[in-house]
Amino acid sequence: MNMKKLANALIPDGDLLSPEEYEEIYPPRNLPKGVEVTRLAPSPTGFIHLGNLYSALADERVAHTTGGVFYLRIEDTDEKRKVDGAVESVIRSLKYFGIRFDEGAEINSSLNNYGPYYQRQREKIYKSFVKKLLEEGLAYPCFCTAEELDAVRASQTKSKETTGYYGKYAKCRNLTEEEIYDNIKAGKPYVIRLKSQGSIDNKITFRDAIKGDITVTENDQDVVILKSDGIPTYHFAHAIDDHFMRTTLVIRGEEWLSSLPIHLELHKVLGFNPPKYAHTSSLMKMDGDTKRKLSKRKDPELSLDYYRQAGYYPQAVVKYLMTVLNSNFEEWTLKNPDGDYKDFKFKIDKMGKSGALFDLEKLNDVSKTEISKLSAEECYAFLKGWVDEFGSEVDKSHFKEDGYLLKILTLIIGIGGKKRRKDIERAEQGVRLFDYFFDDTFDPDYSYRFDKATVNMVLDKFAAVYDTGDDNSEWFAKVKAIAPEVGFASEMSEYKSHPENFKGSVSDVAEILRIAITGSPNSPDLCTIMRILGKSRTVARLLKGKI
RNA sequence: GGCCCUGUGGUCAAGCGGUUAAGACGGAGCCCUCUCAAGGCUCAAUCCCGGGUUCGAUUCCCGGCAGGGUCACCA
Repeated sequence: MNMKKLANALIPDGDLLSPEEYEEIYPPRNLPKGVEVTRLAPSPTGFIHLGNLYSALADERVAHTTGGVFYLRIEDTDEKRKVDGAVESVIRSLKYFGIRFDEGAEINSSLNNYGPYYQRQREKIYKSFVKKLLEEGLAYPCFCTAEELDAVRASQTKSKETTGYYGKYAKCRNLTEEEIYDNIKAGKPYVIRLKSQGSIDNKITFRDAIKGDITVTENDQDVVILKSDGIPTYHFAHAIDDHFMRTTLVIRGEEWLSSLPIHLELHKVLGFNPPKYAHTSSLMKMDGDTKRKLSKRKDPELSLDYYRQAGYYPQAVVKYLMTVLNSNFEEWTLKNPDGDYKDFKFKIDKMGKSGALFDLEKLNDVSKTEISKLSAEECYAFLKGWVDEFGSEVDKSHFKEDGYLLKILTLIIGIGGKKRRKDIERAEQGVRLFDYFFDDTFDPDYSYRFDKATVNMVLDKFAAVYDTGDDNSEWFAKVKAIAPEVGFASEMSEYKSHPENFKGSVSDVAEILRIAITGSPNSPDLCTIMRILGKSRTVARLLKGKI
């Protein structure tokens, strides 16, 4: 059979460049040893999720801690899954979490020497290599219809054989020259398949950067490399693109592990050195009593918008992910509480081999300690940003009173105290902490633990003596002074040694005041709250709190 | 079902043949204290099971079991 003629018939020459020319156009990047080139290669299906962020973070960290390059490639080979604006959305989402690309699709960079970065625009490159394989007899056209393939698969399943297009099932492998040309002439649609040289009797061991040595059987499937629309499949595009974009380390989900033999064979047949691979275990979630992969449909927490809407501090999400990605990161954080996570030495081989359960409680903890490191101004800006986008009209009106709000915030986050408070976990919950400072959101629950006479007496007496000018100790002295008048102990020690002699203690006096002022038995420093509220509002609330 | 990956407290996990089996989140308690938060201290809780190898296995080997992944002209 004249392969050259066949290759020409299948892939008309047009203006294809030769494989050698592509090697020249995309020369190896001139980088020192140890420097890694990584990439994020999403399909433009719309939104990017937590799993993408997780893997993007690993890619970005590896590239940037080694002084390498992190680029964005768009895998748009599946027309059906394309969504408009998806690429911008990917870039925007990652940027929100502080992750930037050095190169790639829609990235403005002088480094963009390895494009185009959209696979649909790389058709000629792929075809040049498909043609080469055709000429070498390492690929062939297949005219089987979907129905035929389904039927074969059904019978294979029934007889418990391995499914797929291989060996004796690879019908079109043996088509005569005449049959092929007849089919082409008849206008039958066709795909190009790899003529696999592998055998399942051969084992190959390769080293995964995360999982270590993995032994797999060679690929013997005549996989499709070029679809009937002339666009390559993922497998083929991966081999070509990661070779010519000179990726050194491919980090991807472990769901790809099983197609690794295909990729290895493709690289071999194409004459490429395969990149290093790191297969990451995916984020899991507890469903009933079994673990399962986080799912786009069922789990809202997979969407990155979920975190924006809930008002998580973006860096907290990143740091949480870092703790999952590299277990020694947390230890490092403890030693370097104020350190930038980018100074941490990220190691790909420190990544967990098994899928981690996504732990929302831990995220919450990371988030509140992250927020507790912010200055009052930074925290204010963060909360205001959230309110502007997701807050109610009432929230927005509160945020117009900058000075007042900043005072409250200083109290809530505990600036000035020995240690910062960690009350704000995320913006959505944090802004609610301001509610009792504004009359329109003050929603008290007057559940006093004492009788009416006692409560009202405490409230009246304190309203009569309160003065905004009091400092903390003067204020507390006044609270103490009321205690004996209502039969309470003014010293805690007194109360503790003889509780039977008293109806309550100073702390109970404070509780009554606190409920009247804030509407709840718990709050930060009451004295400061009253001062922020001001005398008239304080007194009004004390009197309003009477029952 | 075939093939591949994984298996240390409730969760994330250190560990690489001999350890009182780290640490963090969560839980319980105590201290501090005008309450809460924060902080400090303390406690409870783990090596999937069975065989080997070895003086000795959480660690190495084999076999189970369990969980996950994958078997497309989707990526």
